Amino acid sequence: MDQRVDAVTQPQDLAKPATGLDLFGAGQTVVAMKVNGTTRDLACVVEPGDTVEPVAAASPEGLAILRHSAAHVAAQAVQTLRPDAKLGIGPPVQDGFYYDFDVAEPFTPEDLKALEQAMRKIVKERQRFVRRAVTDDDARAELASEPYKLELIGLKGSANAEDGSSVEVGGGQLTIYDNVRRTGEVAWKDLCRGPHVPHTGYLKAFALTRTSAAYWRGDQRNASLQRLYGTAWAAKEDLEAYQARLAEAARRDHRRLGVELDLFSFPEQLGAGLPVFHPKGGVIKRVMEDYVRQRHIDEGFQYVGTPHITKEGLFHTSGHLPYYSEGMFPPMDVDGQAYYLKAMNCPMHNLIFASRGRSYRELPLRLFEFGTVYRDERSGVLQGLTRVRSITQDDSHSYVRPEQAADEIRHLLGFILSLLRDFGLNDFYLELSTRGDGDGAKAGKFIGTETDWAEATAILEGVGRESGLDLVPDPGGAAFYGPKISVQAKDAIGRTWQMSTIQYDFNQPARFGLKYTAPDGSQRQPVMIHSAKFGSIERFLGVLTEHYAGAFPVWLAPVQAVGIPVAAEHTPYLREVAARLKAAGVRVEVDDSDERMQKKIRTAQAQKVPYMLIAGHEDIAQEAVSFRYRDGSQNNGVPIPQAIEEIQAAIRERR
RNA sequence: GCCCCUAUAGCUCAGUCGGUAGAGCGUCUCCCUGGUAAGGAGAAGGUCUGCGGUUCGAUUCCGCAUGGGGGCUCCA
Repeated sequence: MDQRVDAVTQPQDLAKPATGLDLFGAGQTVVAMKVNGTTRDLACVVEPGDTVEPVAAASPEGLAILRHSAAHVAAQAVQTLRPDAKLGIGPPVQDGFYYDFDVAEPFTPEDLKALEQAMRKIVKERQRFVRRAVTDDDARAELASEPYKLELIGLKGSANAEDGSSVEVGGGQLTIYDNVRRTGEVAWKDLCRGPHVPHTGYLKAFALTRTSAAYWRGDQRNASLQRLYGTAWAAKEDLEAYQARLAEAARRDHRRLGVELDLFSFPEQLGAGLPVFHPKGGVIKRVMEDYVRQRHIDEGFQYVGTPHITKEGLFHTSGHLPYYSEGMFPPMDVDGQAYYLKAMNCPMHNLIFASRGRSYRELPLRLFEFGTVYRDERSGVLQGLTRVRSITQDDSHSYVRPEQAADEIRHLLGFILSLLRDFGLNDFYLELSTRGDGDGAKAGKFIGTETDWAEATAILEGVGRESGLDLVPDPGGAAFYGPKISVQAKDAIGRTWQMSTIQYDFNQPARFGLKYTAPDGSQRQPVMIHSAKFGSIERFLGVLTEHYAGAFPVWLAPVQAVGIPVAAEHTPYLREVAARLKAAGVRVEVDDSDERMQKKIRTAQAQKVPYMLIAGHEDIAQEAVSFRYRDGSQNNGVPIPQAIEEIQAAIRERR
C-alpha cells in the first residue's frame, strides 16, 4: 500500500537534487513529504543531505492536505459556475473541508450537485497544483478582484493561524498555487500556503455535504459569507464508511429515538429548548438521579435544596450579573424588587455555607443537589436535549481549606470517572480551561489576581497530569471566577461529548465573605470547588440515548420485561408472573393487546425491551417462561424463580 | 442573535401548475386463538403551524410570527 521509504540522510543516497515525485513516484497514496521535518509538496526540490519522509494520503496529515486540495477544487468549481463569487478562506476541518464565498445568491441543493459535477470534471483533467512565490505587490495585483484575499495580505504578520487567515509561509513570503492544465494553461489560482497534492487526479473520493452562512473571519460584525462544506477521503471505501457513520449517527439521534421510544418531547406551547419527560423518559431520569444521589451521599456529600428564583442582589454578590447577564432571562418585578431565575446554583450553596459559623473540622463540606437552572441560550444554538434552556445540573460544591484543594479535586475526578463508567462510558480525555494570556484576560473577562489564577491552574493541572489521561489545553476557556478541568467522554460511535467539569474558585468565597474557624482560632477563607458529574441531566440523557442507540441497559430500561402470551388464554398466567416480578423490583408489563404473538414480539423489539417473557401451554405446564432477548436469542422453559433471579442479577450488576 | 432550509393526521411522508386533501404505521371496533420480528376486515382522526396580504377563491403565492433542521457566533 503506502510506499515505505527510509529517510534519506546520507549525501550518497541522493547524488543530485530531486523531488518527492522522483523519490516516491507519482503514486496514489503519498500526497506530500516531510523535508527536514517540514511538510512540503511532492514537487519541491530536495538537496542531498536532506531528511525526507513520505506523507501517506490516509495519515491525518495526508488527509488534511487532500481535503485542503479538495477545497481548492471546490472553489474553482464555484468560480466556474458563479463568476461573481469572491473567495474567503478554505481550510480542512474534521472529516472534510469548507470554503467561504461572498456570493449574490446562497447555494441551493441543486447547486451542490452541479458543483460536484464541475469538481469531477476538474479532477478528471488532472490539473497540477503549482506553487509559486510572489512579492506582496505582485500578489495584490494578481488578486485585485478578490477583496478578502487582499485583506488577508494586509493582515500579514498579525493574523494567527487559528482562524485560518494566516497566508504567509516562514519569513513573510507569500505563495500562490496555480491549477495548471496539461496544456500549460492556468485554470485557477489561490493565495495559499500549501502544501497540496501533486494534481487534482489525487482526489478519488469526495462529496459536497451542506452549505451554511458564516461570518468573515468569524466575527458577527463582518459580512456574512456562504460556506460550502465537503468531505474528502483517501479512498472510496473510506468515504463510504464515513457516510455509513453519518447514517448510524442519524439512526441514533436522540431527538428521533425520544419520539419513537416515548421518552420526552418539546411541546411548542412550552417554548423552544424546554423539554417535558414522558413516563418512560421519567423512569430513566429517576433511576439515574437516584443512583447518582446515593453515590454522592456515599462519597460524603450532603443533599440540599434551593429555590429557582432570587433577588438580583445575590447574583451581584456572586459576580455573575455584570459578567453573565446576557445568558440570564430578564428579571421579573416582585413588589418593586428585581428577581432573577437562577442560572447557577453556587450562590445559593454559599448561603447554606454561610448560614452559621463553620469549623475547620467540617471541611471539606460537600453540598450537592439537582438544581434546575435557566439560561437564555440564543435560539439558534438550541439542539434537542444537548442544548436546552432549563438545565438540571447535578451540581456540587466542596468547601475546603486551601491545602485540601488538590486532594479534593483528585477525589472528585476519581468519583466522576467511576460514575461515568457505571453508565457505560469508558473512553475519556481531559480539557484544562485556563485564563490564557490572550484577549480575554485583557478584556477583563476574568476576575482575581494573576497569582491566584496561576496557583489554581497549577493545582488543576497537577491533578490532571496524575490521572494519566490526555490533558488538552483550552486557553481562555475558563469560567470568569476560576480555571476548570472538563471531562470529555467518547460515545459508542466515537463522538466526544463534554460532560463533567471541576472548577477551582477562589473568587466567590471572597465575594461572599465565607469564613471558617482555623485550629488557631483565626477566621480563614475556604476555597470552593464546583463540580457537575453529568453536567446536565438533560444532556446526559440525550448522550446516553445515542450511546446505547435507545437499547438502554437493563437497570435503566423504562420497561425491563414484557410478558407475551402465545394466545389470549395464557394472559392470566403471565399476569401472575408479572406480579411476582414486580414484587421483586422489576419494571414489567404484559402485552394483552388483541394481536398475534409475532406482532407483540416485533413491537417489544422496536421498543428495545431487554426481556421478552413468552408463555404458552408448555411453559404453564412447567411453571416456566420462555425468554427472548433483545438480540434475538432465546432460552426456553426457564422456571419462574430462576427467571426472576436472572433479571434481578442484570439490574443489580447494572447490565 | 445572524444566514439558509423547513412546517400536510399522534408518527413517517405523498399531493394540490391556486378550486379546502391521501398512504403506511399508530389508535378504536369486529373476526381470527395463533410458539419467537407485521393475520384479516372496518372506522375514527386534518380550520394542510398561526396571523396578515394578493386573489372571485389560498393548504398552495408573498410578508411577519412561532416551532424544527444545518451552520455561524456563543456555551460559567
